[in-house]
Amino acid sequence: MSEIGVMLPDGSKKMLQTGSTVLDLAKSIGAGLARNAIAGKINGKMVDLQAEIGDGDRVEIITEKSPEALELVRHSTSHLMAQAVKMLFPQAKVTIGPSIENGFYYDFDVDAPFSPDDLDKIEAKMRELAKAAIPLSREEFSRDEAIRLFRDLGETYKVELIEDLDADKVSLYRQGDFIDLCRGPHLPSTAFCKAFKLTSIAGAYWRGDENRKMLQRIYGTAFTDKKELDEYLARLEEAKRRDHRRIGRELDLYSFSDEVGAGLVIWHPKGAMLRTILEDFERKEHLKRGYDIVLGPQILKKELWQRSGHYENYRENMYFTEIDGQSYGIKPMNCLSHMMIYKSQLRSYRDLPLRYFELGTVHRHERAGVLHGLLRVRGFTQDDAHIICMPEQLDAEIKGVISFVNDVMGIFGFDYEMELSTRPEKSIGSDEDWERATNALRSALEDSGRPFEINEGDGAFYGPKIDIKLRDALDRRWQCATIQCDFTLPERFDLTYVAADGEKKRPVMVHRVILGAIERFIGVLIEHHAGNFPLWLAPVQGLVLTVTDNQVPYAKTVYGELLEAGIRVQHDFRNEKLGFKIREAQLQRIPYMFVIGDKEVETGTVTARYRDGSNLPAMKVAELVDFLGREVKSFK
RNA sequence: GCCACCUUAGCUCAGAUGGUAGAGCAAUUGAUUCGUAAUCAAUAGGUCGCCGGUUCGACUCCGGCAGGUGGCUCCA
Repeated sequence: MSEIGVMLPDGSKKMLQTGSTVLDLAKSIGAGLARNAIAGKINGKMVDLQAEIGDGDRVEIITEKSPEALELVRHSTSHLMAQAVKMLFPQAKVTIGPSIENGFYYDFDVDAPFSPDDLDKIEAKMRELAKAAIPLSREEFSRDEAIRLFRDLGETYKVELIEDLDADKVSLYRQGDFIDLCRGPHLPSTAFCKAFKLTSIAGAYWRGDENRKMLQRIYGTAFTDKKELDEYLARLEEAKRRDHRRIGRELDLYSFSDEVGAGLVIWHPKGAMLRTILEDFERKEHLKRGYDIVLGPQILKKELWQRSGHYENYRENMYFTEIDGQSYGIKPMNCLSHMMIYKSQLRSYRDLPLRYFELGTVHRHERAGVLHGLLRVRGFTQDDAHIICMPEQLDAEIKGVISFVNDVMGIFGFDYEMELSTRPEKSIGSDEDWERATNALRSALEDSGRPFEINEGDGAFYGPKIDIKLRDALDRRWQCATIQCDFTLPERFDLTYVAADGEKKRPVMVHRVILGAIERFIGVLIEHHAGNFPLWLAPVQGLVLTVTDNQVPYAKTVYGELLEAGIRVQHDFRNEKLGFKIREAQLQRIPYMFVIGDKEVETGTVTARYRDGSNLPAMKVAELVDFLGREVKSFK
């Protein structure tokens, strides 16, 4: 019998019989490895244990300890769930069930939606099946055979999936009576599904298309062992405690009211303070970078929105109001008044680039189901700017914006992810424009030295864009900063500048936000810090506390001096025990508590207690102000 | 907008099978003057999200609407 040679990850070579599988290789290395093996990797591609190895292949054994194990376990657990569902609900039709970032899901077409009780039943059935250690085996079918098989089973969604496939062979996985179309690979047996939990039920459109049938999706999560699952569930609990909706109410930052309307934020004093701090910061940072501050009105005539194309493309999201027979659109974006400022006079190439910055409040009629605390609202304020420049300046301008984003995110301590979205099918503008703009964006991203992803065809119809995403406490990504090139508006509004040769030419426009929507940014900020804002952001930086009523007169002067020095300070002179007042201040996440007892009165000092429980030495108010000023400047 | 679930005092939550409601915290009042996460006591507080229906009778059942939660679609 002939032999084949395989390369192992450590660089060594091993001889095996022709026709050997990954499992055979594992056995030849050791019984322990064979027992723990769950899959393999041949020449970098994930395969089943049963996969046959070829001569000269590079082969790796995947065990539960491998980084690839998690995805495998989740994917196989989704199949296990589908098997359980088919046993409990034979009329259910299976569709797709992938592993996802924090677990997996599987979509079913069922007559009646699943109830939370069903979830428990399904989970119980899954445990039973996992215990039975049902082997999963891969089988290859021709396209036509597979279509016939699924048609006979009544699995119409699977038939549709196969019909859309290019390949003439497809792989199916069988576990007991359950058979599913799947690329694989999978765990060798359901016994490896040891730590899973079904988490929620949701509706989801077939193939993500809202015009097609809504299926029932079951979400779950799975890990290679119970301990990791428990840790994950504990993390979820912790995330709930950081939820900006809970903390926002506890810290009395903002509220919503169904009498006011869904998605419309009412900023309470502390939340409004926080906003003001961010807005002041933004104005300063923009002025430093050569932006001009501008302001436009809240409503603009309908005709202007028609000219810009918003009326045609964005109408459903806009609010309109009519007065004296004239229709006005409440602005959903700030660009139009910026266009009009540009057009208010003749522009020379010497004026460019122009960078108009506005903290612009916009209103968008978001569909009811998408609203989510501060992260998705109907009225919000963007730190919006439009850069109007010559095409040859585009490169430098984009780089400038990226470095702006990087500076600001650094100050806030956020890690972020960047994505480049390129030309979609439905779009306007010349190939040359698109290429120039896309290249400008790409080269700026490359220059930034940070990794980025490319979303082919995901750009706006009017130009390519870079999106920058932050994560919330539940690891959901939220787009904050975005940089978009726009070819339409300069065209539609006939923006021009006089070039050096005296010809009128068309400028390029960049639409960009750094924080994005202040509302959303604050939501993410709250969760990031769990409400413990750094001193420079804390709406209340310090609280003057008295031990007894005796210190009130002195405490009042301390309070007055701190206020005078620009510290955002409040006081609590109530006749309560110190411990009680400290507890309340602590729950309010106030950074500093200025404790004043008889000692401080006698020495004319203040003892500052930080919210972590530590105390600073007693000091004079002037020293304290100095100390706090340094901390504010550090942005920490 | 679509699917599921939820909506009881300011907040967090109890209230089997229909007989119009209860706790803790907060609030108010009084006592206490007490140095680093809760001093004690008393009082007050709810047309049980809104509108309609079934019923002798609905917080409890049914329908509609509004708001919220988790997803889908969309998006800063």
